[in-house]
Amino acid sequence: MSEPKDYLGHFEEIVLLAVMRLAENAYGAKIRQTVSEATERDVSIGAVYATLDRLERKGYLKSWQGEATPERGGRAKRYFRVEGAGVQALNDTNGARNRLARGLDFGLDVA
Amino acid sequence: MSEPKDYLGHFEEIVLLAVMRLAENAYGAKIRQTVSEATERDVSIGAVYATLDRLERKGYLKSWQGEATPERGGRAKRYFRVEGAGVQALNDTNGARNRLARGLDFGLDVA
DNA sequence: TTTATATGTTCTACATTCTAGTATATGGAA
DNA sequence: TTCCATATACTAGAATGTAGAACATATAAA
Repeated sequence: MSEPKDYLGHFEEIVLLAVMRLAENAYGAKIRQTVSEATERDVSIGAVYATLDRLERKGYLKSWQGEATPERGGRAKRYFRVEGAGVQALNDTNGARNRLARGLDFGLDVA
Repeated sequence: MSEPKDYLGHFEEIVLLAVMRLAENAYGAKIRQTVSEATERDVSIGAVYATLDRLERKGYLKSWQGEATPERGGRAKRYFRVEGAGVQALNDTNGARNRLARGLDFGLDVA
């Protein structure tokens, strides 16, 4: 019953959370923007897609083709959704961290 | 006023937390054990030292020579302590994650 | 009916981090 | 003086992080 858990890298975790948060609206460009805001950093679009692709390959999320933006047109969007295994990985990653951080007082905002 | 923040890798974060938690007793072998328990995984000692060295190079922690184990002897320990910059990095890393996870309901244990 | 432009994705390459494994050092005990 | 337990240092390859340029395409404008 105890497979060695699978942990996410830092950026993988951030991207996966962004996809979750964006829900119905999770596609590359938007994900990039969300990640950029949360990290307060410029994040290249290539970095985001490379990570999305890896996460999909691992079965943590799934993607499918959508439509282009109605008004302005342009290339069609590729939407993403987090799969159960992704939620699991998110929880495992968080679990290990929490076991260590629990009770530690260094101003960690947990809110 | 806003330097681009510096984020920790997954394992770096884990190791840094372990050093904090171990306080006066933070040296390689013990850190490895603590990390191994928290992650429920076999962690090689080489992985731990490589990460400790990197963290020290970045100024996130500091190390100094201690004594050998009184009873059994053996090589002297190298103790580690987290520096202010390390706490800062821990908080920044956590901050970005929290901005994304806040309000998201997927069973994340925050306790 | 071309051309421009905004929107969005794919590809490629390199840097950094992760990780295991092996070698090395050293103090006390036999 | 050899052995053993305790610990750290080194090396190399795999995985992850990251940027940038190239490519694709639907509408609007000329």
